[in-house]
Amino acid sequence: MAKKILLKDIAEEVGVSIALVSYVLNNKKTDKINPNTSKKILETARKKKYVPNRIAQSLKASKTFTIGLIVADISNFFYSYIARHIEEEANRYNYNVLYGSAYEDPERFRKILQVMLSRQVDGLILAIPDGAEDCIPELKRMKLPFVVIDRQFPQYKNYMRVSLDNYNASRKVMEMFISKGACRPGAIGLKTNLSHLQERKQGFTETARKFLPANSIFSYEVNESRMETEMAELVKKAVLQDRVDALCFFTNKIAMAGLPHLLKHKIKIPERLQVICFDETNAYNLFPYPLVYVKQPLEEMSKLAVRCLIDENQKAKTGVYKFDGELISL
Amino acid sequence: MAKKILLKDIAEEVGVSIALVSYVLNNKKTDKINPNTSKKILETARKKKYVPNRIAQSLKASKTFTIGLIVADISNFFYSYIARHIEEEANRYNYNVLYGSAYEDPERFRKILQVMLSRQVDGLILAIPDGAEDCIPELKRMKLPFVVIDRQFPQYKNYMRVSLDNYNASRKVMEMFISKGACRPGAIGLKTNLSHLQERKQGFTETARKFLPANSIFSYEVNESRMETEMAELVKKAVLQDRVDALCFFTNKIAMAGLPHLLKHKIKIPERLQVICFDETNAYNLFPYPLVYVKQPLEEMSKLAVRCLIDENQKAKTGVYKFDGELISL
DNA sequence: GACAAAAATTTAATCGTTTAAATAAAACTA
DNA sequence: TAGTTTTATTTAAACGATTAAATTTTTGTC
Repeated sequence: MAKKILLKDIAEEVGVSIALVSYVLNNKKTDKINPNTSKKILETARKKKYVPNRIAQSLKASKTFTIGLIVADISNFFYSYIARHIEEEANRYNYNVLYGSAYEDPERFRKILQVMLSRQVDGLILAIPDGAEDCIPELKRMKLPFVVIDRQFPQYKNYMRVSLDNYNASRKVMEMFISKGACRPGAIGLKTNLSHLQERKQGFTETARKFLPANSIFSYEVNESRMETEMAELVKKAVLQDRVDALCFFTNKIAMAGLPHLLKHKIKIPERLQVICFDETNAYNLFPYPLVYVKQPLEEMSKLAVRCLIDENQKAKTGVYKFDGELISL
Repeated sequence: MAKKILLKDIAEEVGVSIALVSYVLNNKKTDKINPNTSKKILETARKKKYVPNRIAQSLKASKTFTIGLIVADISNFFYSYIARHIEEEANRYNYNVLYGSAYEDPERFRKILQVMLSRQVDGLILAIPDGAEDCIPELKRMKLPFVVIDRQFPQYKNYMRVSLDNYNASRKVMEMFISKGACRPGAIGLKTNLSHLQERKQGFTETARKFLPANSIFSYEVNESRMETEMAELVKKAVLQDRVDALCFFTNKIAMAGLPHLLKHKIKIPERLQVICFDETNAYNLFPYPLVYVKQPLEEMSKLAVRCLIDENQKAKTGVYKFDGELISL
């Protein structure tokens, strides 16, 4: 590293104190500074390409202008899209984003969280994995602002969260299935305790029960870690054995794993099988049959999450936001 | 924010100096510290959940253990996948990743770069947009370690870069087209000066010329910003008007925009049209026809980029790495 | 029990800023 | 021309850690 230009260097060159340089560059005390001195300082700073050391500033101010973002997996479209909008909104407030992927591993999550705390982030946006939810009371005790996205943990109250209204979204899914004549609807979810996925399942099943007998409603679950291998069997069971005539994939990852098998079995969509997927991705455009998907307003949700941390007006509010999913037909 | 625990707090509780607490917690001078004192300090630190302030450490050490990553767009699968592996590898060395998206805008890129410099990142991994390449000599002058990924700028020498061997990858694409009987091959690229895309075009065209007359080789270009709208026309022109019998999409984004139009026109693939796309994505699995794609070894490339910045052994080397693309048939 | 050596701990400077308070210089007042 | 204001600038402490050097305490030796 070449020597960096410090306030000291500018001060020496101009022949004034470091403090004065700082005042000028920060536009403080402007009324009491000799315009000539001011001009000289400004010029020298530009000439030497002075870049303030944010680390020193952060230490002094006890504020880093950094938001920590922990997602499950940044290479998952769902989270990378969120990350994009979080960064955009954060930038608007001159904040930056430090990010980490926990891969649904609570231990990893805790470790990343610890690192973010040690780096003095001003706030956190978290997709908490199953088993790491005890960070919620802990963070509250520390009074560090945080927002939980995507997920929620009903055992804890009074924490900020931004998520889809999952129950209602699933209800809409089922209602569309029914309205188009489904008699044996099914859904594929994840083996997990995460309540947002439980809610999707509940909304789906409970709505179905209003219209159909219990033995013609189907529900399947795959292991997050063995999705690729289990999916082949599961789709076969659902479509060929249980003969479901409507199938919902509860996450985009499940959809991406499941849809190819529908292709393989040459299932006619939507005549033989209606399909609805959660989450939006342009990958669906490569699928040769009409798909329906649940669009989450990710951009708004992401931006709101950032504002919950940064914006004083927003902060004041209660901080529990549920967004409506929208069914989009391709 | 609740009051944070500092070394001072531990020192006061145990009744020793701050320095001693620091020595103990950092395992320095271990041989000269009273084991009893040491134990007391360690216990108190744990009891009070002391978390060292990395900002203060960074200031003192002039080292932040942070890598800055600037990509075009984190929500583009190509970059989010890279980001994932960069983060993983960085974590292995106890580094964290500060990231930014420049959206191919040189101004935005410069601004983000400036912020990263002010945040004293220890190194940078950059996908530099067309028009911002003058950062290369500048960063070299500053002697801040940086690695350029994906792209390259032949007008500059002696900077670290990790990328695909684009010329060769395109050559392979064309050779496969030819070997399968293509007579009128075409490719869709981007209107850009970025040399890695120029190389893809060159490799493609120059290889084609060895086998075919110039008037049966086709090349198209879309505007990055108007891809969706232009693509409809372009595909129609290529496939229906120019009647190409082999089509290469030079980036995954172009492929994602172009493939749906092939579906729309019910083009028979590969009988009527062979298709090869750059980059890997599981979205291709939703496409009902056999696709071939150029797989870049993104994981290795990402990890190497990180090691170029961090690893002393790696650093010593020349720092120009070209990776081979691999044709994968789905 | 005096002195040296070894062990244990503390002092104080430092990293690069910010900023309240002190001071110096210039301008005004009577 | 001394005193007061106003303007301009500097001093010094602080942020929270690290660490070389200094100091104190303990132990060992003859």
